[in-house]
Amino acid sequence: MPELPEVETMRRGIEAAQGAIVADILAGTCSRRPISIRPPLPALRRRLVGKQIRLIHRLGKRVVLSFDNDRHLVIEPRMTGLISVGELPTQDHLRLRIVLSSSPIDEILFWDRRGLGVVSLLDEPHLRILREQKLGPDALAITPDRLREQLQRSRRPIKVGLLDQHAIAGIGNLYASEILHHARIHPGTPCYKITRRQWPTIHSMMIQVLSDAIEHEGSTLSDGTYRNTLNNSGDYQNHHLVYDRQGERCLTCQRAKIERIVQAQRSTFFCPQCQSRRKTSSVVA
DNA sequence: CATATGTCCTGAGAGC
DNA sequence: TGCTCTCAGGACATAT
Repeated sequence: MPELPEVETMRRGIEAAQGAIVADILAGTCSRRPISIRPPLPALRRRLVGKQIRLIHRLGKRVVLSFDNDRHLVIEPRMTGLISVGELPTQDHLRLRIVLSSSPIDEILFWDRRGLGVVSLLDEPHLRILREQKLGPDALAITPDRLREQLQRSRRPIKVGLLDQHAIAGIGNLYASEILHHARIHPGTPCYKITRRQWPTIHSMMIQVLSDAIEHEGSTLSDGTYRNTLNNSGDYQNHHLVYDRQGERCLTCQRAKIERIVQAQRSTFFCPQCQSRRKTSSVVA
């Protein structure tokens, strides 16, 4: 679930640890099969204990801690992973502890209920490959023209295209539906049929939705899994216009009911009236 | 090359 | 009430 806004909220929650020294790295208390840690814990500890965190940044849906030995710890929450500085949703499922010194934050915790998350230490060339080859431009940094160039030749539906991290990094299932509703574009529209006028609309709605969601510290869905680093819920779920609202009245047109369809094995939500296939898009005021 | 599908995982909720 | 079943979707491996 964590997408760009949730991951950015996690990053901001540990940003104050820039400059800190790693005192130790410990396994969590979770008794289940550990999450994927590369290299395994003893080697990770040898490489990072005593090193300084120079920069805490974000690559798409990943948080990256960059150290003074040119190594980069990439934290991928995937479905249910969380970065915390203390309180946890439950005591179970704590997967990794990074103990710090010379820092206002005592430790950075990685908690992951389903254990699909991945933590990996990359050297400079591998980080470069991740940034420049595996991931497209960040959704908050991409230009409108580049967004169009990345997707305009694809035959896939626009909703599926927006989820392709090779094309554009950071958008996940929830925000793809919200962005297309704000842009008033039907999620099933093939990318190559999106018009010249529609691409800048998608771009500006994308920036608006993601920025608003960051201000609200992300979306905590009904399962309550997502939390910020202080174990507080996000607030953007209260601003969703379509996600998980199937059968409910559209908040934009006040008339049609929100529909749910499945695209690429994932739920998509949209308003059949506001996001009609036929109508040329016009921006929600 | 582009696109589609299967897989990993846990726990909430549905249905009986 | 308690059991079984389905589903949620991140990224990647494999298939077409």
